[in-house]
Amino acid sequence: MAVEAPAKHVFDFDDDDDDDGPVVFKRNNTLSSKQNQLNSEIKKASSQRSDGHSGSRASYVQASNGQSSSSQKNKAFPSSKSLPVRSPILSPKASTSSARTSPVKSPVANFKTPASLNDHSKQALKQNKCNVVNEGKSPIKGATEANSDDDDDLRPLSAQLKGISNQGTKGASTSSTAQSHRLVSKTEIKGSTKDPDDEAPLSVRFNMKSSAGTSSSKLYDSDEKKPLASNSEQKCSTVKGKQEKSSMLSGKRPLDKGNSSDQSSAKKPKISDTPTAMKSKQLTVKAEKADEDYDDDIPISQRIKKSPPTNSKTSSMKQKAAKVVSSSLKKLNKKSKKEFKNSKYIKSTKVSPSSGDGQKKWSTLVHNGVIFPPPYKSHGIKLLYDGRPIDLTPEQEEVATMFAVMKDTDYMNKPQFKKNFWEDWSKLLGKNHTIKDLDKCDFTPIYEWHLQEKEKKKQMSSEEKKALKEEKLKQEEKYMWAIVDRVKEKVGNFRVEPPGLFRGRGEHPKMGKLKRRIRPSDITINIGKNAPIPECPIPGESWKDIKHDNTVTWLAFWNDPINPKEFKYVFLAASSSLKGQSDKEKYEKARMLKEYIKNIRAAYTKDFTSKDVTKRQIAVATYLIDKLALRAGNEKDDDEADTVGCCTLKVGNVECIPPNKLKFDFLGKDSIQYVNTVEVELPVYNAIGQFHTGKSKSDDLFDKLDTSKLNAHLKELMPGLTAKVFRTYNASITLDEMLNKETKDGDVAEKVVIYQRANKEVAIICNHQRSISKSHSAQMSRLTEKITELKGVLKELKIDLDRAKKGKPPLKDADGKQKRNLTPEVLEKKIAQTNAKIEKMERDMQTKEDLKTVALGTSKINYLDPRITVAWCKRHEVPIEKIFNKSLLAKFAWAMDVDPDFRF
DNA sequence: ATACTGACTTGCGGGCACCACT
DNA sequence: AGTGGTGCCCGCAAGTCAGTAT
Repeated sequence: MAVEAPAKHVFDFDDDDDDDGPVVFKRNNTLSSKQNQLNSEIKKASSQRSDGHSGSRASYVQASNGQSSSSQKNKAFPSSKSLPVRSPILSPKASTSSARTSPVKSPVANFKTPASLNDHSKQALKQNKCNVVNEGKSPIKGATEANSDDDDDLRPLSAQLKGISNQGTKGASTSSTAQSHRLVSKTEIKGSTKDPDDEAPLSVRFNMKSSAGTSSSKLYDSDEKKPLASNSEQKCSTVKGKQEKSSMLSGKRPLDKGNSSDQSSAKKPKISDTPTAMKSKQLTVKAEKADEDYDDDIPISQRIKKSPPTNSKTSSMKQKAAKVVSSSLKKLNKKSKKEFKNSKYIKSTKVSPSSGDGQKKWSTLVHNGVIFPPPYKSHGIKLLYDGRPIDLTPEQEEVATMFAVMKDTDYMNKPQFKKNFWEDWSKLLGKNHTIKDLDKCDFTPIYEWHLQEKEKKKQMSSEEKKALKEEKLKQEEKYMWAIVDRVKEKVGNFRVEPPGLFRGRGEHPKMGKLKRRIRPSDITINIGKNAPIPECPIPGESWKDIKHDNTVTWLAFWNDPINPKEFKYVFLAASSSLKGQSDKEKYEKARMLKEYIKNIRAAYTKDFTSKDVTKRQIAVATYLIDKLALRAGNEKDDDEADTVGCCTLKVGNVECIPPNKLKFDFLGKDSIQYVNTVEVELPVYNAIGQFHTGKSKSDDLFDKLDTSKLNAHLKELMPGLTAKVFRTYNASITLDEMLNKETKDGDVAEKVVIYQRANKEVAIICNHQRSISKSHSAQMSRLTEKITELKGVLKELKIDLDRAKKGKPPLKDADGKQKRNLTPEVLEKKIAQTNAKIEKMERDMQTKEDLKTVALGTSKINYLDPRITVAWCKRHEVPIEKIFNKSLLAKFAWAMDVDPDFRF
């Protein structure tokens, strides 16, 4: 709606801009150049060496280009790609969709893009556009559409999107095709290629390759690579099983840039997919074109170069891989499919978002803003004050209800929670209100009403639930997508947070405070200059501000009502190329650390005994971060929970246990307790003792240190190095080494267990905990019961066996009935089966117990380089879907075409 | 040099859909 | 069909770290 009008205006320009059509290509290329430089420097160092040939680099390239790079490496291994294919996920559909467009189109598209640059070019662009459009669309729609496309562009984003999405869902053929197109190049190729390879055993394929890739790892000493923690671990007597050990952090972006340059190809896919979606995008995009043009500093030629895959073979290979992935994705919901596609594009496309700093993150950005929670509906249930029902205004009732609903939570036992709630609620009630004392309030009627509502919801028929869900989806759909550099990307959190009572973790001083409702006038929107400004969804209100800042990735933000100095951002989803790019950069930085780690460790070891206290503290802190995977530990305000990280450790958090052990006990992020006793080098032990002297328990252990000093020091050791990189490094290197050491021949299930074991190891290193589920003990006792029962059975069977051997009939069963006469052979078999059953149950119980407080997900999502997992899956013929769920597959789309030889 | 601001990543828990089992 | 268990997705809190202002 609102959008439309503006859009049209824009359009006028746009027409000129037409470049958009081709648009797709533009982005990446450009970006990559500058940003990449920075990163690339770093990367070079790291990746080249380590990887040597194939490994790291290849991966980059691939990612950036999407298609090309990976293929090279993989060539040998066509199989890699195939893996995904094999997986059940793959659907027949995949093949169809992909086939058409992509390969052909893409090249064309690329060329066009460059045009975008200036006004002059515009006309040219237009022409190009047409071409592009035709190509893309033609398969589906037809020449005519070219015109229509423009029109579409004018349409509000939502409308455009709808079209897109619908396609996906409904017009099965069309939509799917469109989507597939994006992926296209890869996919299509697949069709052709895949057959032979797929059929061959993966192992065979892989073997061939393997020789080349791995070099990097070889170079280093195994020890160096390993996280200290792992080394130390053995030594360390861990006090508690749960938490312990080592460390690492993740780094951010800057690395890949160089790679990014490749991307051009990526855009192609966009085009292809675009046919439907693109239209809309184009429209909007066009508007923005102007912007883009400026941006596109990079010479077209460069772009082009990058994009096209060189070797047919390689490219095909890669493509296969891509296909595989995509196919698996396809299985997922259509929606998800879209995402994936997008992500793929992204890979290829991505510009180089960059690395941070004031770098440009996008050229064109179109979205629909955010959606607000529905207004409060009064229920009219009265709370009791001193036993008497009390009338409340809807505003007062709303907040009372927030409190009432939390009746059965632990917050109700926290005085701070009640105090903060009362402060805010009593303000709403006003000075002269009847209610003067929270303790005299009985919220039970409201709580019961709430339970009833919950029950009603539960009792709804599945049709009703489905209808509700669809209704919600309908309302939200337009907000779910953004168009970034002409690629449709999923938005992460497009729903504005509803009002509620603040639930801090741990002993948060602000728990229970009212988190007020956010209105449009609180929200700043960030959007492309020429994109239509999202309509404000609440009539009569308007956005706080509109920005056009392409150096940041947020689409909108508002100030946190609990802490107005802080912000709540709306970002793209994890599956977006923007996020994927920075994710990749994070892992590349961690891999770079691999090259430096030996020297870094040597340096800090030397400084354990430095005369300079600051140096000594930096050395010891770095050691702890490296060895124990501690977080950096920023300073915190008084109005936050009292938690610490490395730099903020208090004297009381670290106890010296002679001769050389340290016992750590503190509350870390999210108020999760970290308890670990570790044996350390004597100089470290002595240094800690020194840091203790003359201080009280609540004093800072590292009084000369804070995170900025520490990170400044780390940067001198390696470009871009910060404390969190150690976490990423140690997590990923641990996974890589464990997988490679422990994986043996066996079936898929056994290999998955190996993976989980490695995953668990990492989770323990990172101290990723979860609360014990409420039903845990019940589940355990149930298992115990079953085992006991089975043991009883076993005993009986043994007796029967004895008797059978002597020719006697079996004993009567518990009910006094006569059992069947069985031969000793049969009985022995039964005994073996029962034993196996018992063993399995005991194993399950053990794992359950072991994992009851360990959260595996966090490391998988944030710390483990997905390429390690993907490559391992390829090497060992484990379907990637056994390890990554749908959203991880989407998030890690950029890693799917990694060479099977890849080693972290 | 320090404090503050801003942007982005990491992390846990809750609720829900789905799945296997009875 | 009902039910418990499990994994997934989402919400949003809580970190990290760079850049800027003081």
